Amino acid sequence: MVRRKRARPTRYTGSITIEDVAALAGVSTATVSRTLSSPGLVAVDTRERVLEAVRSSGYIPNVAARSLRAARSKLVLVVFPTRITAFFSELLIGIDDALSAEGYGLIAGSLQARPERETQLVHLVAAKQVDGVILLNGQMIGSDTLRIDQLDVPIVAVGVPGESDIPAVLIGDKEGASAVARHLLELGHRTFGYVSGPDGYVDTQRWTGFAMTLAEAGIASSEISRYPGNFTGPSGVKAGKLFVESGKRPTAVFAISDMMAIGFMKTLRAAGISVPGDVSIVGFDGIEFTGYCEPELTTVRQPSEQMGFEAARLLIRLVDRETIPADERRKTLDTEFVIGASTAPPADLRQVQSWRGPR
Amino acid sequence: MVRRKRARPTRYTGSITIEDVAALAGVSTATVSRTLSSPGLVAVDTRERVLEAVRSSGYIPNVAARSLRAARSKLVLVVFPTRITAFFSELLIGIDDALSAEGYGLIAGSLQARPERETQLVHLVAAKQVDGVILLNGQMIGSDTLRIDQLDVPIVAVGVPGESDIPAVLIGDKEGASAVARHLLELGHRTFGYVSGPDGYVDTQRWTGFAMTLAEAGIASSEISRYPGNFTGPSGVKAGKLFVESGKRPTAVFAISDMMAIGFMKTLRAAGISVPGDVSIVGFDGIEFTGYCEPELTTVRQPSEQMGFEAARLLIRLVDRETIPADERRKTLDTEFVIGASTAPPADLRQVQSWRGPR
DNA sequence: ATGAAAGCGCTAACAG
DNA sequence: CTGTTAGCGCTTTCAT
Repeated sequence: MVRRKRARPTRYTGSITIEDVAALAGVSTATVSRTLSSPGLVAVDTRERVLEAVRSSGYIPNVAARSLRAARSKLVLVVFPTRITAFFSELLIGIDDALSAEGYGLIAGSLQARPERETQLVHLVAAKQVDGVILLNGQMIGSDTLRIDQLDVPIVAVGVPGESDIPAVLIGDKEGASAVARHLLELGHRTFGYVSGPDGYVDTQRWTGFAMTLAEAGIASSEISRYPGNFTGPSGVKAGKLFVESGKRPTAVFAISDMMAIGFMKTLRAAGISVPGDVSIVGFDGIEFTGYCEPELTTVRQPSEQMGFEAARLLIRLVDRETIPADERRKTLDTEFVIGASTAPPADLRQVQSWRGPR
Repeated sequence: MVRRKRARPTRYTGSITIEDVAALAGVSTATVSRTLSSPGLVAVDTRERVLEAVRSSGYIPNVAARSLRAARSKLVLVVFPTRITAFFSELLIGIDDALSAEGYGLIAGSLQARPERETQLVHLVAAKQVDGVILLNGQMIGSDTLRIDQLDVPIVAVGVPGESDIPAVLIGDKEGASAVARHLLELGHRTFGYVSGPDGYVDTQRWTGFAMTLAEAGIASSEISRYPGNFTGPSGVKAGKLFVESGKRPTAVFAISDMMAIGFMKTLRAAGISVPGDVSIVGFDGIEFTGYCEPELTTVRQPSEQMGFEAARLLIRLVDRETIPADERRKTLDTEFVIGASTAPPADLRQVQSWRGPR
């Protein structure tokens, strides 16, 4: 195997380099490079000789060298919010699918571990280690001195539009929440509860869709009982305790995440409140568990895998410096309303119907 | 800003380079490099001048150049098995925590998307794009021509020891399963069912622990009813149907994943079989949802986040070419037996106790 | 169609 | 303690 001549060797890495292949094929490194990237520019017989040399030597181009030279890493940073939930795992699958199809890899940046991680991630981008960034939940990151969106790197937000006007893949939060309200109204409910998320886009949108539709039916927003939450199961449990302890007892409750709905439901049932007998409950997300809890949860399903896929596709186009028409820079996907067994007409109305006991 | 002199410019990337900083501080690039990597070798006043220049210019070292030069990427590949479950999300958090603390990033390689993805991932490693690999579930990868463990790159397996004698972080599968058997025996059960995983290490270990402990109590393995599964919820549902349709009705069933246990339980209850009244069910993993299902599932908790953390720590030591004592190359963590409400004495025994009806 | 050579940005010998 | 300089492996002019 040919070794590079060098006065003072620095380090011997042992890998097969383009130079080895060139020597093996009896051509210059430039020709090898061309054969690999633009085969059209190389004479057929030369090309075959080179390809054979590549095969027989087991040559694989060094990515660092390529990145350095091309100023492109073929790597995308995916920023996860603080809690990685089942929902994000599904997003990840869609992202990975789209990315790997185009030869991109993905660096996962969880915000879970430590606060300074955020700065670390921004540095990854600043250091040109990645060609683009996907912000799950539109989670904007940066330090006081450097925000990721000031970094001249393509960014796509998923689920939440992010700040400024970052390209994004969204879902119809408002419409989804509106469908929840309609469903509950149709069942005959007149008193409502709402388990919120932390302040922010998602909560605002879902609240708006829910409250507006109820308002149209003559139910004032001020009459809706609100319970604070943060999307997690434990926060749903806490909200459920609030419900149980409070005197006010709406007959229908909308929790803006499935995990909260599940925690809420669990708590009510533990307190002897029947779901959906006494209270109907609706969630949001459509995670797998909704089908396994008791009763199966009525929910709004987000097309999570597709969201991830679309986001990654959009990002790749951005990285390729494609000009994206304004209407494609923000894509909104539809949700699907899934009726489970956690919703039913309120008790007073149900009396008139034939009663089907448990089972 | 200083620009590199060059005869025929190739491409202008626009970033601030070490040369810019050197010029700004009035030193050589070597000094800047030293200041950043081994500050001790630089005089205090020079160091401060350089640091100031770094700060004012907003310089961030280019990772590709550094990787090329150092033949190190500070990146680790994490290979996910086909299905990314809640359990793996937790592992990921632990891994990311350990990795980011040492300045490593992680590339996520899901095997979900497409079959050829596997080859792609192996190439990532062969191309020196990562310094090490973590194989979740010990999932070995490679093509027919090239397996990842032939690639002279540090590898750590998690959850499953993998082939050959790859360093690994494991849990006491056998002991955990044995604890399940003991618990059920203590409750007085004498007939048992087992929802298996696909053939492989995990299934073998858990089966061995379960069956051996039962054997010690005089119950032959051949008497245990077996239902095939693949760790997922739907496969648990399928197993449940088998149970319902079959004439044989063990009073206690051990499913080797929580998702299967949950699906199994769901199906039994839907068929009018009470859990734990008629049948006791135990799962394995300890995912969050076990606390929310109805009834709460008795299970064996794996310290998932810690497993990820330990695996990453071990890998880093390997990457650093540290010599690892043989007994540390394979670390086994303890599981925790969590008693929920899905297990109770069998019906015939329970009659003698005071009966506490539903609520 | 092919080769020579510059140089991406950085670090590590080596010399001073 | 600091500067000079040779390359890490690759792609891309430019010249032939």
